[in-house]
Amino acid sequence: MTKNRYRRDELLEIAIDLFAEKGYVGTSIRDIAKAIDRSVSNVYHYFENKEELWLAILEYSVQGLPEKLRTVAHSEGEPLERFRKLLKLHLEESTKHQRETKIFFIDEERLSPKGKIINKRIQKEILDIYVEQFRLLQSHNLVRTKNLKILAFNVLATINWFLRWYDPYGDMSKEEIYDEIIDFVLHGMCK
Amino acid sequence: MTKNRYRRDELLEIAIDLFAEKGYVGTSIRDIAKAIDRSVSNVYHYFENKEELWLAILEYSVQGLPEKLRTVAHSEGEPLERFRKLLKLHLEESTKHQRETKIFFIDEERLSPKGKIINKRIQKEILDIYVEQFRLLQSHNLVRTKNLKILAFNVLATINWFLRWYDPYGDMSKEEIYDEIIDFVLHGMCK
DNA sequence: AAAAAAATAGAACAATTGTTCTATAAAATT
DNA sequence: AATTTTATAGAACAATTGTTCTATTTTTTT
Repeated sequence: MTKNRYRRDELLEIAIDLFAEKGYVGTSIRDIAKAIDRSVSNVYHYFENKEELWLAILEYSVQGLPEKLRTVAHSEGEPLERFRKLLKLHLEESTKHQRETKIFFIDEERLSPKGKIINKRIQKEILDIYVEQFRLLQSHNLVRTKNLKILAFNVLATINWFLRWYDPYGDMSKEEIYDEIIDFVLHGMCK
Repeated sequence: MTKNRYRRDELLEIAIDLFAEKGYVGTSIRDIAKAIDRSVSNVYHYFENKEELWLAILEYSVQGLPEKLRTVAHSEGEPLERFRKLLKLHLEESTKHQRETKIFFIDEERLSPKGKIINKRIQKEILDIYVEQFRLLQSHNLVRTKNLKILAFNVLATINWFLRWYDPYGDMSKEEIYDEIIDFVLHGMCK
């Protein structure tokens, strides 16, 4: 009954690669099997079906993000400095799981009802963390913007869009980009 | 030889709807035909194949965007005010073609080489318009940011991300959102 | 009214899809 | 050593895909 974790995760890795490159619908189980030189049935031995494979990827990576963000969001310290840390962590974690996060955002609408619900829940969780932060910063009279929800969308926009254009093999360093984005966001929201 | 433009555009409209909702790969020619209650061969009567249909959608909508933006970008007047107008137009045009622009960005990677090239070209064109504007604003000592390319990505991020979350039937007005986004961007970039 | 062109439908195509079934090799447990 | 569990492959499945072919109706042109 207990399945070999290592062999399973190998499949997961390949699946993440292909999903990120060609999308959920654009990637067949055969593509995955072929890429790692195994049989189709071998994939089904480890995952019930294609959607379970997708959900496993979520669990493998993005699932834990809200919790990590909350830890920083609820930590002690000066509000603005904490918010800066939150942004940094969010950028770092997203980069760490760049491929998965890409899948997560790109194929948003192409999932089964179950997948859609999970997807939306995680996104909502993250949005709420930011809105909460903004409310706090607002009470310290640090936020210029009126509509905190739009503000949250704008902040998430820069982070998530970054994942689309960032090329790990390009000539810009991660740190350089992080700093520019954080600077852009902080000036965009603060008084 | 000459095909009925009206009947053709009806197909295009339905295709845009379905592509926007279920993606390029997720939408079959049969889906399109069924949605408008025509035969599959009827679709092929108007479009050579699925990719030509996709390209027709581009032409139908997004294709002209860079030209429109350039018109404003190269117009007379005060630099910062002109930039504000550029943002506004970009937001308006994107909203006008929300479905198509969504397709355009979401299925970025799932196209044939030809489609990919066109896609990338348009995106590059738009990016260049912004970088050029920033250079000009920089020469007037109005820009804070060092890396203009990252800045351009950040600005495009807010605009394009807006298309993902904006719900025409929601309770926020377009104008309200436009103003918040423009405000966010201007403070994010300016001294 | 006749001929040509355009618009449509429907059946058929080979290829690909997610999935299942059966069978066998390898490993772990008894 | 015998037995059960896990891991694998390969063939087959019905459904769906993009596409093509043939045929018929409708419209336009002559």
